[in-house]
Amino acid sequence: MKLHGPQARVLGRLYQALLQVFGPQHWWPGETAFEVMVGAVLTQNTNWKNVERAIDNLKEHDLLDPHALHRLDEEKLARLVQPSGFYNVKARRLKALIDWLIETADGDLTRLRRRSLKRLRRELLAVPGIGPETADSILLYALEKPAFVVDAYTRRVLLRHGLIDAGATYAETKALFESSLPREVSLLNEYHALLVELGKRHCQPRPRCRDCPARAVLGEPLR
DNA sequence: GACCAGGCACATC
DNA sequence: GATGTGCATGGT
Repeated sequence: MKLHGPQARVLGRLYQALLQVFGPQHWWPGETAFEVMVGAVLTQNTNWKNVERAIDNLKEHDLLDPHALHRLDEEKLARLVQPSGFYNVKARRLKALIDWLIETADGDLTRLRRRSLKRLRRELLAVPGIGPETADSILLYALEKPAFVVDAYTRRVLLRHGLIDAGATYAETKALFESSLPREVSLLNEYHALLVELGKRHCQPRPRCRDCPARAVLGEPLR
C-alpha cells in the first residue's frame, strides 16, 4: 500500500498490524447481498447475535427475499425481527428500504450495482431510517462500492488516540480514511471489519489495553 | 441491576 | 447547531 502523508501512513500501518494479529475477517457475515442489506438495518445500535436470531426467523419463513418482504405486513415483519430490538422502528425502516429497492430496481441488487456510488448513497440517505453508517454499510458490503464505514468503534479508537477530536462529524471521520487509503472495496471492507474486532476486544467503553495491537502503531491512548 | 451493542429521527432549546 | 430522548432485545 503506497500512502502519502504521515496520517495516511499511520492508518496504513494500523491496518497491517490489525490484519497481522486478527487475520482476515471475511465480512459481511451474510449469505446473499440482500441478507447483508437487511442485516445493516437490523444491526443499528444492536448486538450482532440478536440480529442473527431475527434473520434466522426470516429464513425459517422463507421471507428473506425482496418481493416476499415487500408483500409482508409491517406488523408481521415486526414480530419476526423482534429479537433484534427496536422491532417496530426496524420493521418500518426495512419496509422503506425494500419499497425503494422494488420501485427503483424491481428488487434486483445487480441492477443497483450499475449505478454510481454517489447516486446510490444519495438515494439510500433519502430512505427514512437509513443514515450515513447504514448507507455506507449497504454500499460497501452489499453493493461492493468503495465507501468507508464509520461506526462507534472506529470513532472511539480514533478519539482515544487523538486522531480525531470529540466534535468530529461522521463525514470528517470517513474522509480521513477515504482520503488516505486506496479506494478498493476489499481493503475498505477488511479495514472496517478489523476495527470492529479491535473495538470488541480492546476498545470498549472501559478500555482493555493489555495486548492491544493498536498501541504499537498509535501509542498509548490519551485516556 | 447496570451497562452495553456494527443508529436514526425527532423535539426542544 | 447542539443536546436530549425514544426505540427494545439479550448478553455480561
